[in-house]
Amino acid sequence: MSPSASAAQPQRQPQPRPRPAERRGRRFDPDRRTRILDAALDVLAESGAAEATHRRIAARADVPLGSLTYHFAGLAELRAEAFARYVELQSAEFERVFEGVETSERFIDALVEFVHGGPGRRRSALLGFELHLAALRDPELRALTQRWTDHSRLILSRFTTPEAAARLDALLEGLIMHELLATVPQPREATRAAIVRNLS
Amino acid sequence: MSPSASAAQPQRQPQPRPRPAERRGRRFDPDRRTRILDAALDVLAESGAAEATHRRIAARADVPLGSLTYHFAGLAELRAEAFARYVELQSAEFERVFEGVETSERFIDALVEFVHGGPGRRRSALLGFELHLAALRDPELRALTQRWTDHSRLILSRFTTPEAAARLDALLEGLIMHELLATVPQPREATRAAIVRNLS
Amino acid sequence: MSPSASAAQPQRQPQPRPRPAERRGRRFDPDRRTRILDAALDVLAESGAAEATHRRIAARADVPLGSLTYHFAGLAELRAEAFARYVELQSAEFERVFEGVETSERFIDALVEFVHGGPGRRRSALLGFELHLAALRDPELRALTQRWTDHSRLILSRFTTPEAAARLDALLEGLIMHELLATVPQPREATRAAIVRNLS
Amino acid sequence: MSPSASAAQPQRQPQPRPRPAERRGRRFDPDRRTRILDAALDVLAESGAAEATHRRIAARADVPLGSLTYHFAGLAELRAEAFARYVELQSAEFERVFEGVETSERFIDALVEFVHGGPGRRRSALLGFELHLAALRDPELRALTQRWTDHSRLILSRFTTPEAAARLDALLEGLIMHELLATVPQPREATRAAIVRNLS
DNA sequence: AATGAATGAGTGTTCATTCAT
DNA sequence: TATGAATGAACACTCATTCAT
Repeated sequence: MSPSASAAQPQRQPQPRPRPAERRGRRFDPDRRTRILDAALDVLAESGAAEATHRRIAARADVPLGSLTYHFAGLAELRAEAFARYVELQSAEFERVFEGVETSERFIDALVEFVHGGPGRRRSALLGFELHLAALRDPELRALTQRWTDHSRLILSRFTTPEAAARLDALLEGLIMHELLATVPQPREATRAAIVRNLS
Repeated sequence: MSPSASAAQPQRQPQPRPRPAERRGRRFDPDRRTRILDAALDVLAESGAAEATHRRIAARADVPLGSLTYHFAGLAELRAEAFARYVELQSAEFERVFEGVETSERFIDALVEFVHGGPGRRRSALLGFELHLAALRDPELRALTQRWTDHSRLILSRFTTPEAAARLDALLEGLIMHELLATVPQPREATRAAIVRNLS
Repeated sequence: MSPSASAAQPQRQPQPRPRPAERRGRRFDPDRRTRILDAALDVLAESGAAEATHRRIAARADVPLGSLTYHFAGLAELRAEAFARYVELQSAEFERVFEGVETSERFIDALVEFVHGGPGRRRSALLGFELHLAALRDPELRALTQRWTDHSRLILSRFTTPEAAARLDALLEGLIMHELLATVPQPREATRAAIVRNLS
Repeated sequence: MSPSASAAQPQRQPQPRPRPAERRGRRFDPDRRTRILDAALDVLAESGAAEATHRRIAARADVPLGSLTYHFAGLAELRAEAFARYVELQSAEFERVFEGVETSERFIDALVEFVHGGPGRRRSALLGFELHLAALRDPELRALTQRWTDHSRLILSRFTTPEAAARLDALLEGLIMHELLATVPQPREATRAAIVRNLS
C-alpha cells in the first residue's frame, strides 16, 4: 500500500508557537527546517502542488519568505524533501497499523480500518496521491516512491506472500482512492471482501 | 476501472494543420473548441495541471491566446470541459476493450492487456490520475468521476457481479499506477494472478 | 448650474423589453441607438468612465456586442454622444425645475430643492461630474460643457443678473458635490442661506 | 475648499535620478514608496484614474513593475495612499496660502489668487476633482475627503464664521471647476465679487 | 444591415529567485 | 546566519476593435 495515510499527523507543531509579533529577532530555531517541511506538506495536502508556493508555505510555517530559499536551494528541492519526510513518517505510521497484529483476522481488520480511516486519513492519502502523480513525471521522486512501495510490501509480507503483498498494495491504493472520491461512504463489507480475496 | 487508458485517441488531428503564417486572419474554424480541449488534455497529460496554462494550451493548439478566453469562461471551465471530453472518449475506449470478448479467459486477457497497455496507454492513465486528484478537491469534477466510475463498473458487470466489478475497478487503478511507477516492467503473470483472484 | 441632476431620468426604457431569448432575430429596432446611449449613461453613472466598456454597455442595453461598433465608430464617439444626450435631457430637466416659478421666493425654493434632490438626483449629478472631469482633458467635450453651462446660466438669468447667474451656477456645483460627499445630510437652511447670498 | 490646489508640489524629485541603465541591481532606495506615490499622482492628474495603471505609474516612477506590487497590496491601495498623500500635501499648501494673511482684504486676495492659480494649480485641482469623483463611489475614500473638507473649513474659519467657511468651500470648488473648464480665462473681478458676497 | 467569431495589446497580480545588508 | 527588498517572467483575464458572413 502506499498513497494512504496515517491519521494523527502528529508531527504538526503541537506546542503553542510564538505569535508573529514575538517572532521578531528569533535567534535560535533549530527545527525550523522541519517546520517548513511540515508546512509544505500541509499546503500540498490542502491545496495541491500548484498552490504550494514559497509564499504560501512560508506563511503556513510562520517564517519569513527568505528563510525558505535560505534552507532549500529551490522549490523542487523543498518539495522533494517534504515528500521524503512524508514517506518517512508515513512508513512509520504504516508499521504502527500492524503493531500487535498476529492473527489473520486481525490483519484483515487492520487493513479495513486503514482504508476507511476517517477524516484524519484524508491528509495522508492526498499527499500519497500527490507524490505518486509527481513521481510519474520526476525520476528523482520515483526513487522515493520505489523505496516507499518496497517498504509497504515488506511490512505486508510479514503476514502473507510477497506476491499477495504486491497485490494488496495495489488494491489498497485503488480502494482508498475510490473511498475518497465516493460521494457516499463505501460499505466496509465490500472492502473486507476485496481484501480477503487477495490475502494469499 | 478508471484512471487508465487506451492509446488510440484517434480524434487528434492527423492532417497537417496550416502553419501560423497562413493562419493570419482565419475567421472560420468550426472545431477550434474541440481542438483546444484536445490540446488541453495533451498539456495536462504531459506536464500536469500546474503547467496547463492558457498560454501553453494555446501554443499547443496553435491558436491565439485570446481564443481560449473567447471560447471558455475561465481556465477552470476549460479544464472541466477537457476532463469531460476525456471521460467521454475514455469510456468509449473502455467499451472497445471488451468488444467481441465473450469467454472468461478472453475477459482476463483483455484486462491484463489493458493494464500493460504500452506507451500509448500512458497518456490516458496520466489523465485519469490527474482527473482523480483534481476531483478530490473539486466537487464539480467529482460528479464527473462518479459518472465515469459508474460507467466503468457497468461495463465490467457484463462479465461478473457488481461487487466483483467494483473490486476489479479499484484493483485496476492500483495496478496501473504501480505499473507506471515501476522502474522495471512488472510481470504480466502477477497482474493476471491478481485479476483472476478478483474475478467473481 | 451644471453637474447636477434631474430625478426621473424618464428616458430609461419603461416598457418591458423582450428577453434575450426572444431577441433572436430582432429585425426592426429603430431606437436601438438611443437605448445604447442610455445604457452607456447608466453604466457611466453607476461605475464610472473606466468601467464603461463596450461589453458592459452592450449587456446593459441587452444588445449584441457587435451592435455597438456598428452604430458608433469607437468608444470615444459613443461616450461623446452619450454625454451629448445627457446634456440635452439634463437641460430640459433644468428648465422644468423653474416651470411656473415667478417670485423670488419660489426661485430660491426651486434651487434648494434642486440641490437636495434625493436619490433620484444622484445619477444625474454623477454624470455631470463625470462629464466635467472628462471635459477637462478632452477639448471636444469642452465644447459640450460650454454649451451646457451657457444654457444653465441663461435659464438662471431669467431670475437674476448674468453675473449672479454665473455665481449661482458655480455655487450649485460645489453645493451638490459636497452634499453628495457628505456622510450626513447637510441642512437645507445652510443651502438656502448660501443661495440667498448669491441671488443678485 | 477642496479640489483645488497649489502649484509647487515641491516634493517632486528635482535632482536628475539615475538612468535605467545605472539602476540595474539597485537594492537600496529608501524613499521609493514615496516616489511611487508621487508618480501615481502625476499619472492620475495627467491622464485620469482609468489610465493610472501599474505599468504607467511604474514607468513614470522609473521603477520596475514588480516594485509596485511589492510595496502596495493592490492598485486600490496604491491609489488610496496616493490620494492620502495628496490630501496631506494639499492641506499643508492650503495653510500656506493664508500665511501672514490678517486683514479681510488680504484674505480675499488670497482666495482670488487661489482660484486663478495659473497652470501650476491645474495639477492639484485635477487631482482634487479625481479624488472627489472617486470618493463618490468608494466609502473609504469618502473618509479621506471628509477629513480634507473639515480641514479646509477649519482654516477658512480663522477668517470668518463656520457657516461662511462651508459656503466659501463649496463656492471655491465650483469656481475652480468653471475656471478650468472655461475656454477663455474668467475675469478675476467676477471671482472677487462672488467671494465677497460669501465672506460672512 | 447586423453580428458572432476572433485577436493582439494590455490589465492586475503572483511568482521563484537574487542579493545587499 | 538570516532576511527584507527587490525584479522580470509569467499568470488569468478583459478589452477595443476587426472582419467574414
